[in-house]
Amino acid sequence: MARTANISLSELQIALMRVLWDRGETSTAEVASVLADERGLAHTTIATLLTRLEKRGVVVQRRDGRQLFYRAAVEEADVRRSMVADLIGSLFAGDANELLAHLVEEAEIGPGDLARIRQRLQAGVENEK
Amino acid sequence: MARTANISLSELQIALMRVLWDRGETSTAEVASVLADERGLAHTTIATLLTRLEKRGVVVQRRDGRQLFYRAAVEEADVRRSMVADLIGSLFAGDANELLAHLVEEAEIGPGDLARIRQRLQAGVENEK
DNA sequence: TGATCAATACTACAGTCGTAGTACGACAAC
DNA sequence: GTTGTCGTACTACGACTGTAGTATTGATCA
Repeated sequence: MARTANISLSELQIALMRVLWDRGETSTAEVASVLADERGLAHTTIATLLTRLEKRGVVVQRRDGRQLFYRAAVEEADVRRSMVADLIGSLFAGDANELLAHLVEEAEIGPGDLARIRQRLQAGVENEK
Repeated sequence: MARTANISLSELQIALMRVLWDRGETSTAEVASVLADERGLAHTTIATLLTRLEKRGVVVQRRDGRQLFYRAAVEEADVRRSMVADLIGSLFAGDANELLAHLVEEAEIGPGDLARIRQRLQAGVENEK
């Protein structure tokens, strides 16, 4: 059983994590400069967010001199799994098909997309045999 | 353009709303009794949650004597739209197909499900013509 | 007509989040 | 050596959430 449950992150926290996911280990300064560009946040704000995430175990920190470097301790796939599952659980009666139906009804997904994904799926099934 | 944006609710808040979505206008007492059964919350807790949601405009209240009745001011579909869009935006690069791929990869969705939904989709497209 | 019950309103409190200022320590430049 | 500068640590603060107790007020029963 995966013990990696319950990772729910806010939009901003995900943006933070994305920097780490994309770049691997990254210094506070670098994360801060990316986020400062993207959303005009102060350097100290990012530092605060990172230490909070570290306390929560979502990232790990490494010290080098007086600089801190952070690395993601959870993978994006884990967060996706957890958050999608939460959403399906609370808003789609626990049934992923209802989410799929929603996507289709909201025209977020068209016929071509479905065909494509079905082929991919079939290929996967073949591989597993 | 739909002005019904930005409706993000917590799991508990959704559970509250579900009672209202299922039953239509409902007294505080009734909502409370459902939630008390489901999760052992105090009556006053539910009352607090409902007044907060009312202040936020997510539900509307009507007074009858000294009792309050609540009715959902947003539909479940609106909340789904908003929350799914948020999730796709922050965690799936804004691309619904990535969410679909995730669902398939995590085996939440099988080949049969896709076929079914595709047929439904095709029927819908016919209707629109 | 006074006691009790029920329902809401008000208040509280700890935890998290977004946001950032201030303080302090180390290193660089003069 | 004294002075910036850079980087982190600590502190703060308002908003929101989950949680619920207490106070108030209107209705009802004996």
